[in-house]
Amino acid sequence: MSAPAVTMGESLSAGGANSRSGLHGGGMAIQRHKGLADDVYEAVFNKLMTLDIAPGTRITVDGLVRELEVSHTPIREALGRLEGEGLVVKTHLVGYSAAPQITRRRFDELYEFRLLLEPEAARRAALRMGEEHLGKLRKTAASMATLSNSRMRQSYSGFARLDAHFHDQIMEIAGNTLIRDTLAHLHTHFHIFRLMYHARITEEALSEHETLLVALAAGDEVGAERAMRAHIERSRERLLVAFA
Amino acid sequence: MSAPAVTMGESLSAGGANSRSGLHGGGMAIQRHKGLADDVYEAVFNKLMTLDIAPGTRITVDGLVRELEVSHTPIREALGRLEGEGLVVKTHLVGYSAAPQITRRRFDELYEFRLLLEPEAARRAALRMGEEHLGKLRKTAASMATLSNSRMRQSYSGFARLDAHFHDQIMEIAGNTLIRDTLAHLHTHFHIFRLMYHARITEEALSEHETLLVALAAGDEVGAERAMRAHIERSRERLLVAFA
DNA sequence: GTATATCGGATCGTATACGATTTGCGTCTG
DNA sequence: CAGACGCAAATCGTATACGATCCGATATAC
Repeated sequence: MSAPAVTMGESLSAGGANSRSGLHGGGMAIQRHKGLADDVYEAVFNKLMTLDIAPGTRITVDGLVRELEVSHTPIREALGRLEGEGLVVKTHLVGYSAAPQITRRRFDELYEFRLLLEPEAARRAALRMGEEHLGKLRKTAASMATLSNSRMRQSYSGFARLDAHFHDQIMEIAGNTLIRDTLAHLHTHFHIFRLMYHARITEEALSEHETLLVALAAGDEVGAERAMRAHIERSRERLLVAFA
Repeated sequence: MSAPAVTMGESLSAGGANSRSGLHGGGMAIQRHKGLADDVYEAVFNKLMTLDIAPGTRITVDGLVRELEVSHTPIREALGRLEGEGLVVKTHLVGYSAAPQITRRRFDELYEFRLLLEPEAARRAALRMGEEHLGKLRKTAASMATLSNSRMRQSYSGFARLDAHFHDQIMEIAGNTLIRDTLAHLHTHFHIFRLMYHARITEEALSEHETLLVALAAGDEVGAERAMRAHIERSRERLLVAFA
């Protein structure tokens, strides 16, 4: 399960807006190091993440053929990979469709899972914290703050992305790449849910991140663990209204 | 060979409830062919699990075409899915190859991960334990014992499968399918490693399972958690010699 | 008017053909 | 004798064609 984290990172830096309008247009010949299949993968992945394709919606391969102007093969390959990651499902002789929306039960399980992993990871991160780590972490937090103050409403997607990045950075510092990749993978699924019920998940999250940062900066393992636990529990409560 | 005893390797998708040929009608109602892609997937999956394809080995699509006597398309699709699950890797213009052998670092991370999840899961399983659960669990343990006494040396693969099933059953009882799927997925990767260094992982494991069973049967949450922790830690030590 | 049956469009599944790139081996040259 | 260049085989990437299956609409019968 090493792939998800990589793709996650790429998508983080890629930032939506990849203009796929002209494939062979213009003067810039495409440097095909990745192959079309990867391009298709990213395109569909972004469509999923931005809710351009809603959960449960059918994804016709011919539609993608026309839209992306590539042949069946790379599309099938990309779709197969997405299926392996659980983002799309395939039913024989019917076709692909985006994975269904998360259920209440799965929501509970997800938070149970996170509470088992992330507080402990925050504790370890506090022990291994260094100046560089702290700098990057603060940078991410600052980006979220500015984004929140300005055009938050328009780009909640960007905020959610940064939030994921913030948590991922802490996982990186904690050191266990396996746990980090798993959580990144889980978050990928969860992201879609969050976008649909984003409500007011911002102001409070910002201050909670701040509290966590203070504890991490001080190398306070107990405080970091507690702050992370509180953050996740409150996040859960904030999103729970979606099922009310 | 139609359906492995333990159906691991299924996606840990958000949707879950994957109904691949889920019709269980009384008669022999025509069941829609799963499609060649699924057959290819299973074939390659088994080849990976039985070390018929060693870690790091290149997997040529044309080779599979000749061997399985199907066209490129279903093979590509199956390979794409396996890539999404991290069991194979693809490098552009070079081709597919089985995922590389597990590293020492990853080994450590895996056990760290398990120790975070499984003892807690054992504790919850002890609380929710019922008669039916206990019966199935004992049945699995008994199968392992008889297998061990008889032709263990020949079919360590079968033993490993049962061990995975035993742990999976406990995860099922614990109730969190997300954690359960994640661990099953992890185990899929780990399985390959275990097969290569199976050493003498049997006698001790059996008695540890017995200890765990006693605690679970008694609904002793503290004892179950402790037994699971001890079991995993000792399992780690038994396999650690592979890196000596 | 409703329900059933049949027909047509659309989509998936499969197979084959062609072009692009890498890689390994052989040969030539310094 | 060693290294580099180049050619050929193998393999991947891509595109297109054909058959099987499913979904929806229309027409007809009751």
